[in-house]
Amino acid sequence: MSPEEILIKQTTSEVYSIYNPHLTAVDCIIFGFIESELKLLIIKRVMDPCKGLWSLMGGFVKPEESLDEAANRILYDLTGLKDLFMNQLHTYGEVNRDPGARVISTSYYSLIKIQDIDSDHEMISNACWWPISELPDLIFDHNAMVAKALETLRDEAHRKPIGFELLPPKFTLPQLQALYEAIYQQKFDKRNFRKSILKMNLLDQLDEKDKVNSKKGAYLYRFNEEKYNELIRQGFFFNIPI
Amino acid sequence: MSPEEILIKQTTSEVYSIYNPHLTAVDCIIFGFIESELKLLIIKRVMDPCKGLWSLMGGFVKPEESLDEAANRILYDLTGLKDLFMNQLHTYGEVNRDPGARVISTSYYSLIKIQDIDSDHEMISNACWWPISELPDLIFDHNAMVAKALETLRDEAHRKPIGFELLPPKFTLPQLQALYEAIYQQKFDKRNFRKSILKMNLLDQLDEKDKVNSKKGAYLYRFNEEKYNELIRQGFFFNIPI
DNA sequence: CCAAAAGTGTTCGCCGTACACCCATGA
DNA sequence: TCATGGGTGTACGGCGAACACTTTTGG
Repeated sequence: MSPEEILIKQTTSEVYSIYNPHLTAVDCIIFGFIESELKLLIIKRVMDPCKGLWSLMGGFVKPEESLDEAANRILYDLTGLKDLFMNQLHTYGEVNRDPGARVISTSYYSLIKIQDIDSDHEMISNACWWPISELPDLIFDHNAMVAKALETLRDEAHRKPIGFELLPPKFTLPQLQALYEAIYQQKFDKRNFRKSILKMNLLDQLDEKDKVNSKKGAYLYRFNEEKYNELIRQGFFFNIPI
Repeated sequence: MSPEEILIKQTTSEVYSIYNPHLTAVDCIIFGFIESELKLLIIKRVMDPCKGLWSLMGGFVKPEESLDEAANRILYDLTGLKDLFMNQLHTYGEVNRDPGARVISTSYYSLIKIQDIDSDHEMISNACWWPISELPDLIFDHNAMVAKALETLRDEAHRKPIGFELLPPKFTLPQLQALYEAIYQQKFDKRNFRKSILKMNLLDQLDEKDKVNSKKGAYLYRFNEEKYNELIRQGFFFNIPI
């Protein structure tokens, strides 16, 4: 630190010190897709207040980490996964939102491939995937956080290729359609759906078929991220009409 | 507070007390529209660090107020205006974003009718409206905050009727078009623009004309919020093709 | 051979886009 | 009367929406 910076630091910690600091936390809204349903990962809270009640996975921000780092750490602690799709959503700052103390909490939402989770991972045993359509009561304002996350997911999934974050690298078109139907809670026409997806030229059809759901089998596809980035550079916009 | 709540409070302040609190702030990105230009209200910072440099209007969150309340208070202190359009945008939590201390700051953006400002208001004399196309360097990460706010404004202005927040209650269609052209930094076809706006049936044409900009005069219109709410209830979506 | 899921084309109407001329009026 | 900004209509192409039958194959 340069002498000037030290000077500033001293001057200003005095100035800033008349203000009250607040506990600062992060809560993670974790979506997964399995059995044709959109699910949310929640845990039984292990500390008071509200110990034993359902809660989002959260934690306090440490002095040496940024908000984003805190969110990633918390997600990693729960799932053992790194470098996931993760976006900051909203910061909740009502004075009494947490009965234990004044805590200002920032929510993040992430989309994960359930298949990637190491089920031996420590904390995951306290956790549970719930269908979003039948969530239990969560502590504090966590239900509101989830509602906002869902709203955002619905706002984004048809304008950005984020749905693929919820599927394995190889997937079938019926699977992809089921995902969108789960997100938007409505049925889509098979032909129109395939047309609008394939028209974008972002999926590479593989030679393999997935015969889990039918005798005929459905072709596997892979999302081509290079093509996507190239198209974006040319002013293209991802779009699935909803 | 009930006995149980006190008990919880005691138990949990112990639990929570092992975590470090952080200074928590709010910064306001304030847009206005005047002289056919989109402008941003910024101030000369009055405290160290970076005293005298250009900055967004901001302040620390007080123990007894929510984040939203803090943002509204700060906007009120600067402009003397209440109940403005104001949305939370993003929370900035990099460890060293503020050289004075670790401060986690939440940005809010608001749209105001410049005409409403009481120019005698105390703090406004330190402030200045800058065209967004030629902003100076701002302190900390404030330029990034503005960039994100602009992105959000552009994302929302053609899908929600928020543009009207920047205009006086009575406005002409050429004015409205100039606003959209300022937001999106591109020209639109007069006929198509009028068609897409009027088709929605949200504007009431008045009998008055505004002759400020032409000899012929342009009809004044008023945004009809009741009609809008009614249409929304019926599943309507505001839309101006961009 | 049959049940169950995968895959495939066409038609229609609307909306987004491009485009050029007349109108009203104060100076 | 003329310069200036305000106001108006039409034609075309593409996209979203609706819609039904054939194909494959394991059991």
